[in-house]
Amino acid sequence: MRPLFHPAIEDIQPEAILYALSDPERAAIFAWLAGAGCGGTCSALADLGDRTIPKSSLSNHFKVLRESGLIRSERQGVEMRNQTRCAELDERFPGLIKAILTAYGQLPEQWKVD
Amino acid sequence: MRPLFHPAIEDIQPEAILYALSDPERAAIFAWLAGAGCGGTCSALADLGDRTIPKSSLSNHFKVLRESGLIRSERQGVEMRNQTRCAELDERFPGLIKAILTAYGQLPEQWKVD
DNA sequence: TTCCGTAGTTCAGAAATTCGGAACTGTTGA
DNA sequence: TCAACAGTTCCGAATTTCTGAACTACGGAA
Repeated sequence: MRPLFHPAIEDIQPEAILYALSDPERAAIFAWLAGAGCGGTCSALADLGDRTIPKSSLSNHFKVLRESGLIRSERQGVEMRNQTRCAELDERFPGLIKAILTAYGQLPEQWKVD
Repeated sequence: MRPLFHPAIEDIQPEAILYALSDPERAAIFAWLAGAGCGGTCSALADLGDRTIPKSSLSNHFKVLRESGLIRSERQGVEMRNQTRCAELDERFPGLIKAILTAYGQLPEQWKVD
């Protein structure tokens, strides 16, 4: 398995973010991670919503999220812990992530401080 | 030519917006329309940036923007006038459009009132 | 009217992308 | 050493995107 690629914060492209989150399934995964706080794993998502997502698709979703700069993934023993890069992202693209999650109606509770 | 479809404001889906604007060329067209104020035409864009965009591609870009709910197109004589639906959109998805244009570094001057 | 030019749309096939099952890799625990 | 589990990679099928060419729509000139 090749090492995981994470773009530097300054290399993150807005089009990559929008593309990654233009898939509702990916957006839901991201929102779930954003709400979960601690690193969510891939298999914890076997069935997000009502459908069972094949694990190759799931793996690919995480890859897209990771390579667009939305999440950071780190192997921890046998599983892969994923966490959002929200703080960095909000600095680089102010208000973007929050506006997107809000648009999807998936803004995590703890973000609603305003 | 079939009549142009425009979604009602309440039918606009966030994923469609993100998808439409995840193409930098389309995002640039949208930003240009947002800045232009009055209705921009298709052919005024023959070469946005450095590349000449084929008109069938351009037509398709406008279609995607229109059907996602980002713009409204109206035939005016021989040409097609396009304008953004920013006011409506900002009510439905607060801050979204502004955050996206800002992320692309394409926020029109007149929006920078804050 | 008819014809011409301009603006934009539709069509169709080639190219690129996405999806997901099957096989594989890496890690842990027995 | 082996089995089980988490996740990745591979690869072919299905879908989507791209764009040149043909087409439609409108307006103006004769």
